[in-house]
Amino acid sequence: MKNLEIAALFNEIADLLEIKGESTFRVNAYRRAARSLENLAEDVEAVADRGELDQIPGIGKSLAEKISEYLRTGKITYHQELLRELPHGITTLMRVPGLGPKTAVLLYERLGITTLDQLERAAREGRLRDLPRMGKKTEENILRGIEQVRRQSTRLPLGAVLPLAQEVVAALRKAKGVGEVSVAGSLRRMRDTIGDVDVLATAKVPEPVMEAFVTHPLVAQVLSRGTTRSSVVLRNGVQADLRVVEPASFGAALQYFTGSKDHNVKLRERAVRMGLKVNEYGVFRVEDDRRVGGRTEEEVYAAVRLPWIPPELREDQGEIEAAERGKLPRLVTREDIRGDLHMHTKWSDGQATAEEMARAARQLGYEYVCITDHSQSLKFAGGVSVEDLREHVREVRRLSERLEGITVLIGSEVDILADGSLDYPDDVLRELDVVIASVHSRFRMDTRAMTDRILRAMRNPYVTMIGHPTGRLLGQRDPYSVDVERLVAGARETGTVLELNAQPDRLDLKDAHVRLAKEHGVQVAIGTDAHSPAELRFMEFGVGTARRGWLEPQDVVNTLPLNKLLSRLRRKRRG
DNA sequence: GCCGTTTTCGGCCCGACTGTTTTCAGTCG
Repeated sequence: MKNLEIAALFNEIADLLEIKGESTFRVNAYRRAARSLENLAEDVEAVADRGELDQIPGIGKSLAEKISEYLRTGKITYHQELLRELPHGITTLMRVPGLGPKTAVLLYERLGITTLDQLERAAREGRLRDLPRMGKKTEENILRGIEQVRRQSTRLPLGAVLPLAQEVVAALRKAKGVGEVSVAGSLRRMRDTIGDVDVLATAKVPEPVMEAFVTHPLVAQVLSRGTTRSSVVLRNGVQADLRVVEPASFGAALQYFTGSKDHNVKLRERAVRMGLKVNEYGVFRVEDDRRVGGRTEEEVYAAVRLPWIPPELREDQGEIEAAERGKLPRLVTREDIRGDLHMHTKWSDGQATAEEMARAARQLGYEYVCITDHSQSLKFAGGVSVEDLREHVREVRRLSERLEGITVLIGSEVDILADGSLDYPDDVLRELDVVIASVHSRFRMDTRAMTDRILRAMRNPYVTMIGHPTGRLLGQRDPYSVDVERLVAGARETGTVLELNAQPDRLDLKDAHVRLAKEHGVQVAIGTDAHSPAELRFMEFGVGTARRGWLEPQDVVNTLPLNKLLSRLRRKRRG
């Protein structure tokens, strides 16, 4: 999959063009194309083979040719020419926050700086303050910025950021004179990783809210502080921004700061065509600057004659067109979920008993759960022997009889062995309600072998679903090399469900693949893979990702009532 | 460089904050 490589190249070309002082529209075209490739569910090579590169949003004739060239030769001539033309390494300067193309050029032309080390030395020696529009403070900011770049503060998993954000939001709600408080940005869109936290609040007098924000105990450093906007760095290194607006502008501001950028650009272009202007304060008629809405998000969308669009869809992936035609999906919600089919207990590597897990699930309002401990090969995770599993089946049946208000099913998370066979014999699998087949070993196979391995597991009639189908661990491990399109096709053929694993560092399948599954009529099971009662709450993250994949209740098997779920699961076994 | 229910040419989102400056350029989101 070369999607990300090409996206990175396009981004670098954009940086180089910016340094050259090229038209910002051209620069933005490259950046938009890069984002488009990053979001693409499919392998760009497959799109190229079909000759449909120019169907990708933001990619026209010229960029399609550059992609083809890269796929053919492994490089883009235009990129190489730009690199030759400009001093080597100058784009790395732009990674320092607050340092853009103009400053990078200035630093190079006046001081010959092209590396972070040179920049650091110059700043320490006080040589930057002699440059135009630069002073002592700029030097300090640049030094701090260099440190930040070196720490490689990349995006963090959703689950690592949301709890902190919720804590900050709770504190702001207590501030004097505050009205509404909401997270915005990628956090509200439930992206799998979060670059920074956006918080929005309303208040007639912003001062007390700003004060509560910049003095919050989770704040490690204050980057800037204004009357309507402040930026801080939280303890975990994530940047957080607070904006305070008038109550009358709340909807417009929430819409604006929720993004995504591409969604907002498209929305505002639409507004312009209608003689309107949309900004964070409201929607205005261009001719007389009269305000026509902005108190709520619904008003903003209504002003451009669209229904309200759920934040998870706002990625410019067809949602505006769907809204236009009245074809927005009725997205699945947490309340639609009737049970959790993936969790571990003390029988393998979990922390609680089956009964404790079941009781916790009942508290969440579930109708059923399924206990799915690891299979025998997974020794380091306490894999369950065949004998023990048979005993567990009996125990869970008794437990389910005994517990009121929830049905407890028994299953297993069975390892898919290297050759695609399963870690229990069929006559054992037959006794289970749910079989999740997962890859936990031999990650470094090539795409074909790995895909064939999983497809073979799918053909087993007792395999209900494939667990965390690509094996990624956000920020720790790349997905194993697998052809998701073939997996989706295989799932469709065999009637196998694909899991959307809700562990916040997995979220696997990811949003784009979830949507791919839906488009091919493959059903998804959202499972928490909980190892403790508290982790059952990860369902929130899974539902968020499902919504980003446009899933409706009927696309998710664990929205089914128990009897329908069981007959759905039996369907594959009957063949 | 992309794109089209105004258009195949001429548009392309919009404002806040910083650090420096005496009115604003650069950067960011």
